Amino acid sequence: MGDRAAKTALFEQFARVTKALASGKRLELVDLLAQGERTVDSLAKAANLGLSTASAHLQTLKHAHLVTTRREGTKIYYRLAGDDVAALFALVRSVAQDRLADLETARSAYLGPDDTGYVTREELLRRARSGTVTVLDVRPAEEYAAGHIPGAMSVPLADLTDRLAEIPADQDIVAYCRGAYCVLAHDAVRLLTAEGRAARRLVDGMLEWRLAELPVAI
Amino acid sequence: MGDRAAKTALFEQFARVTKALASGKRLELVDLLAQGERTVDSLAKAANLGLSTASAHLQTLKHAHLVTTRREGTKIYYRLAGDDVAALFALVRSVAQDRLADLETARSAYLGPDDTGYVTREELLRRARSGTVTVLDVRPAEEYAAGHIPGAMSVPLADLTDRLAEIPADQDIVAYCRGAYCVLAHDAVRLLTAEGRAARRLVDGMLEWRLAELPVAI
DNA sequence: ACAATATTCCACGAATGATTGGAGGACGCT
DNA sequence: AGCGTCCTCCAATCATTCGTGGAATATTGT
Repeated sequence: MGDRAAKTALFEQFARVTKALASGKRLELVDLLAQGERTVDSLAKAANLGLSTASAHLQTLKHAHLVTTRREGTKIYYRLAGDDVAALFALVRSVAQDRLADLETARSAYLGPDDTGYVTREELLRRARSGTVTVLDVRPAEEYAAGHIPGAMSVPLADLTDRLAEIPADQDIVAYCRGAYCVLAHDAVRLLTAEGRAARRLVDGMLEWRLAELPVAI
Repeated sequence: MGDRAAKTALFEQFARVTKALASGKRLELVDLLAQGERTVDSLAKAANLGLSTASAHLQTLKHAHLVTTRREGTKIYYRLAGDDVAALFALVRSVAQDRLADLETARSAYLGPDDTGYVTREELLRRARSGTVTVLDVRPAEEYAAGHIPGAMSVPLADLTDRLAEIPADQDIVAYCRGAYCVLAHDAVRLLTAEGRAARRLVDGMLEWRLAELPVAI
């Protein structure tokens, strides 16, 4: 015990986790999986990957035991192996945000100008309880179905324009999506504001909501 | 904004962090750096790496901004870029521990049988305050110098046998080292117990002590 | 200036990882 | 049993990364 080979082996085990996450594509899959379980095909489409490629990446995550699978008929559902994996993903993003200046560039190129107002989780909870706000889940319906903020209304961004009439006009709106780096709520707030609605976004999203162990409705 | 290329670029930025950590050697360097700043040469020796190899790995970490450097004369000192990096490293280990069954095998092969008693941080703090325990830092003197538990006595494991007489015989001993996966305290407790001393180890080590924001003496 | 020390840079072969299309396997339906 | 669906596995190609020894660079002391 205590020898070099054993120490190397130990750190090589730790590295299995980081190696599994050492790819933008796989992080994107983890981001999607943090919203709930999905099939290979659905993940491949959402992450814009070939089916074989997506499957290979998912196998890599599986071999590191970061995800688990469940078969239902011919479909195979992947899900994160635990909350700690989501927490690790969140911490990776946070470290990247704090350390990499380039990230801010990439972030604003993706999310757009920082022109949308936001509310914190605490404020959202308070106002949702008092019923003075309409909470809008703008993620794809599939992700809403896998768990959402209690009382939130599902209006995927793609349908928002068509379904404007369903949204109460006399209340403030708070839109949310996957997490701190998800573009959906940003776009939704821009669209709603352009329509003259009083809309803001939750500062982060469902990932952070779950990690804060706040209530999740199914 | 919101397009595929921008999204890919964003996740590729996140991946810079995980890619930098995607190597057992680099994780070992981070483990050492979590104890305090060190020179390239010292790191290379401690991690059993060739100088060029160590330098290359350190450059990789530096390009991901996970470490920073400081020049002093001809020497260059590397250190972690922030506490969040140490926290990320700790979380990687914890996820690995929870997810990988193989890790337990590697862990016990390195640390030896689980035959040593331990105390928690809280218990150590309490007993150290009341002065009823000798706290032993068994890391290399270099790491002790970079910060240690207040009141701890530096006796590197390599010197322990020769310096037994310096350690009060009438008090319980608590040994600690780098962290949860460091072998030094385990070996020290075995050695002390064999000498008939009442010795236990701190359950983890300096890494976790710092992350808990407990006082650190220099 | 020159030598000594400490580190980075460079170039190379070896090893590992990513991507893709197509074959193969498991499952459900009729 | 036969067929369609969904996914994994395989093999081939291409791109990255790793480890290493030696040359190049920066700094200090003589």
